[in-house]
Amino acid sequence: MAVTVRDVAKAAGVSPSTVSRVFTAPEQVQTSTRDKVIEVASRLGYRPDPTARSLRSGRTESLGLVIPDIANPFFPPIVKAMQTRARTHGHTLLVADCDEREADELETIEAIVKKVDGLVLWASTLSDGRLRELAEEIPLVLVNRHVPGIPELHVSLAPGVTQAAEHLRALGHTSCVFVNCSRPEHLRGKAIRETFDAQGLGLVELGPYDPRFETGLHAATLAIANGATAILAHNDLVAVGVLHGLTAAGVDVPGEVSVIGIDDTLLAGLSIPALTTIRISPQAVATHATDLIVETITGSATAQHLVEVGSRLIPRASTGPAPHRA
Amino acid sequence: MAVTVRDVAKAAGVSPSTVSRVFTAPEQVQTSTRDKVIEVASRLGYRPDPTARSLRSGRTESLGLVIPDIANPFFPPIVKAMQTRARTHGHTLLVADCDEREADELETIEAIVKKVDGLVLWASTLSDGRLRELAEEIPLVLVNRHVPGIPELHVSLAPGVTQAAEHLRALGHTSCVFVNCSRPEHLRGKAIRETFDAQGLGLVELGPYDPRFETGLHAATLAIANGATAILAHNDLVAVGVLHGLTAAGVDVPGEVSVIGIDDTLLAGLSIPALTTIRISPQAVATHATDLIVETITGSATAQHLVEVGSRLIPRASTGPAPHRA
DNA sequence: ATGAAAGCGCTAACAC
DNA sequence: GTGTTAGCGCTTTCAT
Repeated sequence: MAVTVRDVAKAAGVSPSTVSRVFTAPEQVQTSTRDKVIEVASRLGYRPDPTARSLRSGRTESLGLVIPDIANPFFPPIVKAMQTRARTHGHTLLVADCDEREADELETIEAIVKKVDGLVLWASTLSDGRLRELAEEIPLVLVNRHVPGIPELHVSLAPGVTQAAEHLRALGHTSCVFVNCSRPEHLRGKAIRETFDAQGLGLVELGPYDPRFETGLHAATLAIANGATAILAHNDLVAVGVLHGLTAAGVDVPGEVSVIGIDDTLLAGLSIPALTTIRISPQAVATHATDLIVETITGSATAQHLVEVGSRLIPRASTGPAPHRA
Repeated sequence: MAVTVRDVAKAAGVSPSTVSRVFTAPEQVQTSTRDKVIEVASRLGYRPDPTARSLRSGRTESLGLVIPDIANPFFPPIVKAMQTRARTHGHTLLVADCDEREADELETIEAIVKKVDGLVLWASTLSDGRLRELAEEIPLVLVNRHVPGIPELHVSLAPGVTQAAEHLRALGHTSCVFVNCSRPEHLRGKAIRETFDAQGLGLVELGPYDPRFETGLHAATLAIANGATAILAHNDLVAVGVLHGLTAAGVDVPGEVSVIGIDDTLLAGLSIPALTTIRISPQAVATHATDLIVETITGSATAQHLVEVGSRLIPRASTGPAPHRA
């Protein structure tokens, strides 16, 4: 098969351990020896075998990321940035999509848990108990899920929602609707209502629905009937649905109704009118999630237990002054 | 650490090899023995260690997929479908994004080549020579890249483009433009022009440009100046750019100009008007690519060397009858 | 700073 | 059908 440490050792006139050290702890090897080994290794085309290395060392140099749906345009930029970040730590990123189905999540995790040094679980649907068991088996980071004792990255919509409320209030809106597509237990609706309340803005919550385009279509009708002048949608996809629904009903955006999305996916910049939305930085999420799982693996002393990533409003063309009352 | 074959063997009163066989070749083990081993294994919580298994067997049970850009909405559905398909073969899919940068591709491949049993390279930018070298080292499947001797999946736009040409001809169009964003050596423009020629339709090629939204904006202006009544764009993103460009110029779609995209990404169904586009089935691509690499790995006799996946036109609202000549 | 020896957990020959 | 033996390629004590 391939070239091994022994081949290199023999050809360089040193022991296998020295060759190994050259690749794992070069500072422990005398410069002259090191140079020779490196020269011979590259001449022979030696590449360390990660499998053998893992078996011996117990480390895989891989990180696992489990997400609900890679086809949701919110995730690809995060995956991309995490892959880059993982590589700066010398790790490979293993992405697993559990397809939004809870039953699949455990199976999906099972399929990669033995192949990675740590796991990042995005909005896991597993029970607290299962997660605690898992955390005992392998370093774990939870994103948007809280289980006491397990390191957590919290992606907070609060700053963006506050800015959205300020934005709408400044534009004179008073009657707002939130199209909710989260699980009720997430209390997203409650949190958002409270933020709007704090700005002196009323907010009617619709849903929960599924986070689909058609949901937006439907919600637009309801919102109109409700007399709302501003609509905050669960995400950009739903917001685009709202945009379509309003347009179909002959309602002008932003002349009569303003619309705000969440996530700032590529959809937001491409809709007509371009969508005002709440942006979550994929780089920030990726960097923090990656660093947190690496610190958890190494047991680094500087490891925070809870890291927060914020959000902010990206004003575009779908929001404008509230119409004068009839 | 964890439970090993030996622990199970001891507890079940059999040898380690028997335990191993229960998990790799159960039919070679007597039913009664097998049941007992399974019972003991599950009681002890035994999970085979894939690392050790790989080291010994030489197989990783993983497949690698290298793509140019996971943030391009064309890829996520394919990644998702390939992951599912790989799992039915008992494999894990390892996705690597090389970020469209040629220099990174080799590095990206390097990072995973030793961790997988086979590699699927999407539109590789590597030289023929490098690819041949790589194919010597590991089973390889090329998508949309031809190197004699290396198994290949060809995603053919021809059927969809033919249907597009028929569609436009039936609608009375005679003056068409293709916004090209492929590398010149791909000859995509030439192939498409020939297809349109065969339908008796002229086609002016613009570009090559970068496949960006702004390209569409720009191309719209050029196409109008050109007197074109139909525009075929490199992909949906560019087509949406064209849509915006035309709208901004006060040109009605499809009243004055018809627009066709390529890929049928989620953008196509969400634009206004909804985009007529050429669809490439992610499932078909994923299934064939996965099966082809698996057959290449196993050296299966039924292995085809060249597999084709077609495409078809999805008519939506962005195409209509050509306007009457002024 | 370097080498010798042991063994990570598993599977594959080979024996019986 | 099952056990014995050996060793995949590497890292890591421990010794020198």
